[in-house]
Amino acid sequence: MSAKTNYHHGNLKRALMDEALRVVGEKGVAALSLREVAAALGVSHTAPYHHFADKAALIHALAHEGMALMDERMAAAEDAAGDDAGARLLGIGTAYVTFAVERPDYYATMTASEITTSSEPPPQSEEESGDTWKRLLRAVVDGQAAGVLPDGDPMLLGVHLWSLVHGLVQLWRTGPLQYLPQASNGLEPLARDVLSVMGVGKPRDERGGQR
Amino acid sequence: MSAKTNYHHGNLKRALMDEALRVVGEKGVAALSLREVAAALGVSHTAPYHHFADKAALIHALAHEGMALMDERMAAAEDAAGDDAGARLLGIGTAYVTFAVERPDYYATMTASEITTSSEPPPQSEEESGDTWKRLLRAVVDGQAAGVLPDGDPMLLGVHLWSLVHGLVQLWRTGPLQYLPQASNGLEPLARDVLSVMGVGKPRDERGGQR
DNA sequence: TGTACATCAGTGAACGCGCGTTCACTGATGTAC
DNA sequence: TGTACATCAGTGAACGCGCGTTCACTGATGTAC
Repeated sequence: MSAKTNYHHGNLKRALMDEALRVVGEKGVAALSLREVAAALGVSHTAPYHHFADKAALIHALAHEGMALMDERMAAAEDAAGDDAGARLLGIGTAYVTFAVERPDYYATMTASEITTSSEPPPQSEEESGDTWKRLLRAVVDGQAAGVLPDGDPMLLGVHLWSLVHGLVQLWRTGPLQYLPQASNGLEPLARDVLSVMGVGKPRDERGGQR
Repeated sequence: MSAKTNYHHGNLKRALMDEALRVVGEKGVAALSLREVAAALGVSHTAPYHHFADKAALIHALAHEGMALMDERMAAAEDAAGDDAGARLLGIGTAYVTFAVERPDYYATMTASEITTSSEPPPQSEEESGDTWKRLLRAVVDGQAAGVLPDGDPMLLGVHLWSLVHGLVQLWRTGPLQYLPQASNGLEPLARDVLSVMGVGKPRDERGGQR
């Protein structure tokens, strides 16, 4: 009880994560400093060490949380698409893109290479993104069965789609895409167009034809 | 003459860039320090300022050089592919991926977001990547004319392909892709497979059919 | 061919900075009896 | 209901670090005459 008292903050862990997200969203992961976060919360700069082993642990926690949130978004998009396998694929891909754009703070922690000094396991590790990967693969297989995706190794198709949305976001964030006229409405419509121009989500007979 | 004398180094600018590449390749852009580079060259830590306005200028120079090198690779790949529009597309995409894998040092400087403290123009700016983008668009249009690519806005197809290779590289470097069995031969074959599973480079009648 | 001089490319001391982390500590809280 | 005590979650001083950048300087080089 009594989350009021100042000495025992009561919810410092959550507060640290929120403040860290704010800083990351504003200045990037590289500019994140534990001292700054602690100061912003009016707490001594050693207090965070009672909740996170070190700075990397804090970033890891955020990345983990972000992955979970993104996966939720994808699940919701799939539900909304219902039985239409093509719409489900489009929904998953768009959910990725949308999450990255709406929550650049979380996204930055998930893709941060700054954490790994040399070549240590990155935050978006195999197991953390495992659920999302499985979800995508399932949608790919369904899509193939429904004929809205070409035949071939589902894994390769999955990698194709995952790389595509990942790259889209990256290029969007670092600038070059924003200058295209096709980008005037933001990334999400562009992502839909880019996905469907290659036939993603279109029935077999509408895909790739000259007309 | 006389690049021997030690006082006037003779080629310090080049040496700084090379040493910076070495450091970046080993520890990443974030870990690059002018002082370290200078020290490794046995030169005072203020000497670099006679050749680069500041640290960012050095990184920019490397990114610029890297872009040019990559574009050369793509040009070579196109030449090698000759008249086959599908092979040219595949060649360009693979050249991107291969360059990123073979020269992670350059690639890191080109995609470095660490430079921009908040949201300043990134190194891989519009004009710098302009030649490459034009090259890709040309190949896309040719590919459509030859029927090895679906119809539709060439820009959208271009964005699709660019995002794809960019994302592939990113996912490869940060790990998740490496665990796939399809990745056992390295990134280049995977890239070829991933590109062609969506029908890139295949004639219209072989694309997307159930068999 | 020699000389005066401008320019170029180094030097080294110094400034000021914020960072992550450790440490011994103490006040607040919760729990067992 | 009270009390003793373990544990939890803070504090603040201190360590040690490397960094980018500025500054006044000087030795080496190249050039005009």
